[in-house]
Amino acid sequence: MGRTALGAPTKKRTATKQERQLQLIRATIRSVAKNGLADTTMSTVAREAGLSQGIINLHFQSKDRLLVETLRYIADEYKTSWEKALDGAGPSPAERLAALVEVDFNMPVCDRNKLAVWFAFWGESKSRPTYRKLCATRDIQYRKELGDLCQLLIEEGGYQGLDAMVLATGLSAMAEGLWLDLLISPRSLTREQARNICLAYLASAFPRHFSVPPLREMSP
Amino acid sequence: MGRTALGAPTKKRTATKQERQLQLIRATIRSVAKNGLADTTMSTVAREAGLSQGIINLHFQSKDRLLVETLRYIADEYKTSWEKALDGAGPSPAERLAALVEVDFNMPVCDRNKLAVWFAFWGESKSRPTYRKLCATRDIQYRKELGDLCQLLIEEGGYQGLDAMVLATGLSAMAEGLWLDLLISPRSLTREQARNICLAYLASAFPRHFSVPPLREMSP
DNA sequence: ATACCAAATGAATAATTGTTCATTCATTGC
DNA sequence: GCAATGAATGAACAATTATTCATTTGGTAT
Repeated sequence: MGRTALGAPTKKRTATKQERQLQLIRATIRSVAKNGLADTTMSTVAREAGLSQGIINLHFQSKDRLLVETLRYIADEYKTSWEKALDGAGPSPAERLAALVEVDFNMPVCDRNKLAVWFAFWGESKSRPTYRKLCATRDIQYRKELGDLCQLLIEEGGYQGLDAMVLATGLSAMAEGLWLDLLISPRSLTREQARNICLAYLASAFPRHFSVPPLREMSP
Repeated sequence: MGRTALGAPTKKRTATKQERQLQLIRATIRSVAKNGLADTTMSTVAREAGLSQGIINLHFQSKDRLLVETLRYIADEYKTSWEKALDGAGPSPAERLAALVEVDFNMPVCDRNKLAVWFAFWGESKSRPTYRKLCATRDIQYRKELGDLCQLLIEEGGYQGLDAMVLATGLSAMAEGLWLDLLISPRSLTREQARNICLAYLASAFPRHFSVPPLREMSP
């Protein structure tokens, strides 16, 4: 019924609702990256998915819902990614912080198409409460996790004069700002360099727990 | 000729081209902030400006040009603001760095409507080379200035193991990320707090030149 | 094979959009 | 005052858009 015995997605002409919806969301991400949100139409998404005109209304009822579900998909993937990274990381706050930074600058999160989608929705978020809530929730949850880890590290390391929430807010902001550089100047910054800039920040705040990362030449 | 003796803009029904264009650009900023870029139409802008339908094509030929000129206006204002701040700042690199940070979190730059416009254009920049070039140029010029000042400070203060360009890229990224927080969670972060987070970053990198700023309670 | 049903299609529709341009209006020089 | 100039208008137009739905297609159960 649309799936093989092993659960791999089939390539049948008629797929399950879940498969089609995912296919359409992926097509939306590509279309927003390629055409911009303003020029993303039902046509461009359907064409990108290799399907017909009416397919989106069939699965998402409206364009609005498609866009909201696309944002929700990226936000969910982000959260799942760092939760999984924490599961796989060691127990020390420093290791866990480094693991979170790693997520921000690796696939599948740090995909240039997805970065374009994030910025597109951020740009609309002031006028669309639904977008803003989804974006703010992601931010708050992630910063809460960063803040808790920073707090543990401050206590564990006996650091003086550091505020966990200030560091967490700064780190998460830095990561988002570096995403912008990766988006608009991809040739002047690699994902590894971006990650190292965040690690250098952690090294300056927690010198006894992080060492200055290898700083390869930054391009001019 | 369209201006009083004191140079204040007149409210005549027919204004000079320059005045009308500025009026329309300001209306565009409000419309993008209020409706989003995707829902900003010739109608919404004209209505926001209190003028008629055809007025934009009269002054900007096309919608595309209006949007590009709006981006250019904001980018120019940004550059002018920090150049002026440098003119008014003391000679020491530390003072000059602090002055640049100040610009990012004060009017007229750190206006929530303008932040929404920045993010809207960033979101479209992957698909529109014109936008991307304007955005990248602003970023590069600003970061160059930050980098030069960091370099001076590193030499002057004898700091070891610091890379000027890494610090500059991190600082400018952090400022942009904090703009996002101010845009989507304005109630959880004030402009002063955002500025202090940047100053705390500078204090951790340059402890002999910056002191930890007063960290008022961060809201939960 | 056959019949059935859900999935997918794509032409048609109604609404919206950017742009044009003939007309109206206000200001300025004579 | 009176043309003359050009700025501003807003109705009209062509193009594009999201959405609908009658029809076709493909897979499944009988």
